[in-house]
Amino acid sequence: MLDARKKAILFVAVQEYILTAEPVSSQKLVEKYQLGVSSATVRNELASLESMGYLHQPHTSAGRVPTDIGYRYYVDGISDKPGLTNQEEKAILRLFSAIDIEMGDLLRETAQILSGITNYIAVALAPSYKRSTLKHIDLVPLSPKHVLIVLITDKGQVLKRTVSVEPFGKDIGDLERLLNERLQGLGRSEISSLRENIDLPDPELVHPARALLNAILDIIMSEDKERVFLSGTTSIFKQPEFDDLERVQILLDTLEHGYRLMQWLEDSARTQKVLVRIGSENSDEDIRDCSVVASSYQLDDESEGTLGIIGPTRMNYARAISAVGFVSDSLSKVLIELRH
Amino acid sequence: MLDARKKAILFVAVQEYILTAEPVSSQKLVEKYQLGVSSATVRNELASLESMGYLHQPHTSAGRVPTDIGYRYYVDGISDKPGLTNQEEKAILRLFSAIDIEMGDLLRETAQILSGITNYIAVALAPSYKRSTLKHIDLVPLSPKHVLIVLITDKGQVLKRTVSVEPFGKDIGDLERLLNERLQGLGRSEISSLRENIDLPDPELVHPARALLNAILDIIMSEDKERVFLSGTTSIFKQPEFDDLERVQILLDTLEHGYRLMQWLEDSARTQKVLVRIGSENSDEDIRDCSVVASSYQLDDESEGTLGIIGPTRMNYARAISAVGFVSDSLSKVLIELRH
DNA sequence: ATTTAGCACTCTACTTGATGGAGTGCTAGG
DNA sequence: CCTAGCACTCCATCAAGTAGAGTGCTAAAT
Repeated sequence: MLDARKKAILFVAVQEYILTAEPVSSQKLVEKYQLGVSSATVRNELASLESMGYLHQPHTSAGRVPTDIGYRYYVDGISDKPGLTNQEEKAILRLFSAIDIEMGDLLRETAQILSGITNYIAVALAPSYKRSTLKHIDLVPLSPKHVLIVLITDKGQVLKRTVSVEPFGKDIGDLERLLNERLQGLGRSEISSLRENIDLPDPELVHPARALLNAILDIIMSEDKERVFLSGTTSIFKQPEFDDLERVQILLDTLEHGYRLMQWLEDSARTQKVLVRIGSENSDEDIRDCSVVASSYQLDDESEGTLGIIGPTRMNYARAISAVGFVSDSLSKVLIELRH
Repeated sequence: MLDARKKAILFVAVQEYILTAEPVSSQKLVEKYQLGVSSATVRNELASLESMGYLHQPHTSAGRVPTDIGYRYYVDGISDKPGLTNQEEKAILRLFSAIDIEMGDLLRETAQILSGITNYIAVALAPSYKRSTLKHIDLVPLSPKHVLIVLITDKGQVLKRTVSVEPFGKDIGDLERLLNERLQGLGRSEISSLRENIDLPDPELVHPARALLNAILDIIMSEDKERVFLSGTTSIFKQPEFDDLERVQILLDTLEHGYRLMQWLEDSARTQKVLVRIGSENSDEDIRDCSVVASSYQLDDESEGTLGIIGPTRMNYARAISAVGFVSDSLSKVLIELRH
């Protein structure tokens, strides 16, 4: 592989570029970091590193810029370095302690925290709720014809929707009690199978009960759409590489749709603690010049979600990795505490 | 005032500038619009309009650009012009019919619709909830130590928060029933005054009841913060006048805080159907080069909210006014239908 | 009295060419 | 194997020049 000096030079070169966003020259390196050799030697090494594919030269008389491979080497070498100060970690914890713990709000704010400390775009994905079960149903009449359905699941989500129903004689409280009795603890598929053959004591309730059951099922099924929480899409412009408006526009449009994003992250974060994908390592065209740092968090024993950030390949990886890891851990802790 | 020809020329000049975002020349006007006079005549008129303050010339050999006064004159003249096609209106209605009618979601999506059709930043403000009353309280135990409180108000909002409580012997259902009994139909101030001197049948309930009551009050009081819904902050970059990143950054930062925004809009929209504030007509420094189009919508007999858009002074006013008006009406209709 | 053709004038945006400097690669000597 | 030195390359910047867009004004036309 690389000898010690090449490695050291590559490291400081990447570090310097991450700091300044300017191609780094041999001179700058020797005067800023104590390399113990002259700029000429560094030049030779840089040329060598370039031929190995770690660096790239925009033009003949310019400094060097890391390639994706160069970043990769750098990232693999710094995975243990602390990127956050103690104070920052404390501040994050403080933020977490102030959040409400309802699932949606929690993730929304988590994404905000993450984008706030990194200045990159942050994403939080709720776990797949396919296996969650109904904990409580609430029917609130808003008008003679409208009922607000509030569903609470064992994972702590609150799902709600207003539906219009035909007025019926009985008290809606009866229906609420009945539905709670029958549906509590059931998952998607079970509710689905109940839909047609629910037996009711009172024939007058059959019609409205069925209507509500359909609505409830619909709420549970459609709720996968609300799994993506984005934040920091406006602060991303602080990064110099995103001065090209059109490029950013494309990126943001892609993100807003969110579908692919879920894949980018979910495929990734399963395996390792914090996963880093640099530039062309991403399978998706639209983020070939971005890096993704992702991690999964634990919701409970059986299910996990994903969160991460998206930024330029010239990213402060040490900080980004620490931030994602720490936020992910903190989130897991909050969630675990909630269920104990 | 202005004679017929000046008026016509000013109108097409503004129109052309809105379309192209380029200073308009006398030639362009005569060849594009049938003015029936030569470019020289138009030039004279333009010079005259400039001296009256309706137009402005960036430099001697450039075309003309409308001033805020020019825009104002234009806007006052087109207030009846239809800015949306029938198809677009139908599309909007379709979108509305698909939205869930819970207040928060409704406003979030309304803002999205508005920014989607105008490509400007859209804002929706929920009505002040100061006078809303509690309709229903839901206590859902998530763990032995955590309770999810869900509040539903007569205006159809769903407020929720998780709180930790000391475990206590009694069934939480009792407490829920009790709180519902005592608090239903009460407003902020009444609940507040109940806080200390609530009398309970069971002394064992006093402690947890008081804790929950405090939490409930806190939820109701803090919920003013959640009144601002922003959308379209990323699509604003499609407008050529926002190519200056720094300026946009400032604008967005201001908007994210949202406080002032509420004033900008709320002061405005009370009086007229759709209110337009152009550039320097805005009292706030930070949006001196933006225009605001706002309207209020009806929640019920006693309260109303506000929605609107913020864009460059070079705005498609006809379209913007129509869009804001139509969306506002649609929203009011949905809300009224909900309560009948 | 108003409109218009014609023209000189102004200002900008763009191109071109020249210059300085940053940074490299290479060579020869330590 | 390292390094001092130097020639070379390429970029960024600036000045000067040019083309063109658009105006304002004047004098003729209606």
